[in-house]
Amino acid sequence: MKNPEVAQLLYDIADMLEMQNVAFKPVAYRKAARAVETLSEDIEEVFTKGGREALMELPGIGEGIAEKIAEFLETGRLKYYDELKRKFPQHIAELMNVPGIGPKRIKLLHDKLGIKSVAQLEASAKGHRLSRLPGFGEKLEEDILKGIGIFKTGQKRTPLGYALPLAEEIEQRLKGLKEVIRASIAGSMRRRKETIGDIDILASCKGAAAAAKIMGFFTTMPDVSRILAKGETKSSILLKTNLQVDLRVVKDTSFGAALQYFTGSKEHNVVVREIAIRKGLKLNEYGVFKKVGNRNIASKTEEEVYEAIGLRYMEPEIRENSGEIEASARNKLPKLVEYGSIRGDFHCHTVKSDGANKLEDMIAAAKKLGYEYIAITDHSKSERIAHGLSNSDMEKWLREIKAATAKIKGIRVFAGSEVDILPNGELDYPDDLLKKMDIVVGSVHSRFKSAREEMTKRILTAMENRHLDILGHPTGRHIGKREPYEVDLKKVFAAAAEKKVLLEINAHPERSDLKDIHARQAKSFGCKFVIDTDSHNTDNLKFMDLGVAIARRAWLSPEDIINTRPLKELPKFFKRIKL
DNA sequence: GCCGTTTTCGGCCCGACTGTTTTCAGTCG
Repeated sequence: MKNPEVAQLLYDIADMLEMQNVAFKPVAYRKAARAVETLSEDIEEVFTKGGREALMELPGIGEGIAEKIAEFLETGRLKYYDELKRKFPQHIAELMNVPGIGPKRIKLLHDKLGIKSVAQLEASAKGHRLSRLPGFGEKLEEDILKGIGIFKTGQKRTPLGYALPLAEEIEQRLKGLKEVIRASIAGSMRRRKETIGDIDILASCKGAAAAAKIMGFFTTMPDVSRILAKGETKSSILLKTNLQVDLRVVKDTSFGAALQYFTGSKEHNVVVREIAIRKGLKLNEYGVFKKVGNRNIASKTEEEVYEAIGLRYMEPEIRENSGEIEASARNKLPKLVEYGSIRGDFHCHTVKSDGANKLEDMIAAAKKLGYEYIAITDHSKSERIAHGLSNSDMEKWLREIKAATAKIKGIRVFAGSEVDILPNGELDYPDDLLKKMDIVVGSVHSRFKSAREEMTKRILTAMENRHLDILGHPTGRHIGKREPYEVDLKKVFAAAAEKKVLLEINAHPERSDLKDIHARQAKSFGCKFVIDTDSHNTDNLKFMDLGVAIARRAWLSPEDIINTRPLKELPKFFKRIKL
């Protein structure tokens, strides 16, 4: 999968062109970079199959960029890029990641001081050599040092699940102020992206005095470590956890337009605004305006803003300019699976393997969530670290679960296992034991660095086993810790659809696996899904809605997801579940 | 460099904040 590499190449070119003051091309290269970045297919495969023409089918990629991508894919190099690179710092991408530094300043720093890396930038700033440059001053020098600090510590994006509760708490605090009329999380968090760079919050109020009070409250909350900016309509703070929070305050009459604007995505908004322009309208964070006379015709709610432009309301999770605007214009938007509509969890651990809570605690917690069913799926024997159960121990455990839960009212407990898919593709328990399980989740937990063909074959072989119900966390990634393993997902999806193996959307914040674009692709193969939390304690069960968020970003409907179904329908999807 | 309900040329999303300026450039989202 060379998509990230190609995208980075195009981003780098955009930055270098911008440094040369080239007009418009940087925008074009960035647009193309984003198209490659968000592409669900492998760019190399697209090119191998359809050549340059297929590349040009992608939005924002025309003849010029298609040719450059082709050259890179064919030769592993790009002459145009190498030539640009000779003129500029070696580590532009790195320098670009320092807040407060952009292409123009990088160029100036390079030309005047020969700065090529963050380390050199830091040395120059500490030696007070920056403040003497034109357009620079002492304050800017200080800010750059602070930016370098942020660059060093806050490089990683935060998994959504960890930042969301914090953001919701700040949202609630703001709603508690008497000056605040409406408040909402916006930005990538509202779109429920799997990781977020910062938290955006929007609030509305009456007048400048109220706005000033809100800003005052926001910038002096006890968990603020630093104020990055403070104005009448926008303030930014850094929390002690090193997470940045931006607050915008608008008049309540323009709350809808502002929410639409600040929710993004940027790509979505650009296209929506272009449509507005074509209709003789202008859209900004204050509303939809008639070009002639500049009259505001919609701004109170997002619904009326979209309507004024001739579009139907789109849920935030799908606002990525990946087909939703066309679907909206044609009234072909999907019905997305709803938060809180999940009726059970098929993947949980207890103290029997590596969980923290006992069987009865997990069941009680599931019941409290209003679930109709829960599957207990402790690890199989090869998972030594996780205290996987031997054949006989598992057999005994299945009997114990069944005995202990036979009389439980209000929730049905399934006895199963998360069974390792061994390197040769066999499952970690013999068939006569698997046969006794209500649910078998098959997962890869070893040899993550296998070659793509090997891993693909391993998973396809496992899916041949008729006892396998669910393919657990299908790409094996661990956000911030482990990259996904190499696997031909198209083959996996095709086989899953054919064998009726359910694909897991693992809701754990560090997994999010399948991720949105893959789940969407899998649906096009006719696959069905379950959303699981992979809970290792009772608290983890609450991650379920993070999985629902992934499903929504993947355009999945309730019927695509088996655990939206009531208990009585489950035998249709699981061979060994009897009611 | 891309693209087309303004269609093969001539446009290209838009506003806030900061610092360094004295009217604006750079960055950010």
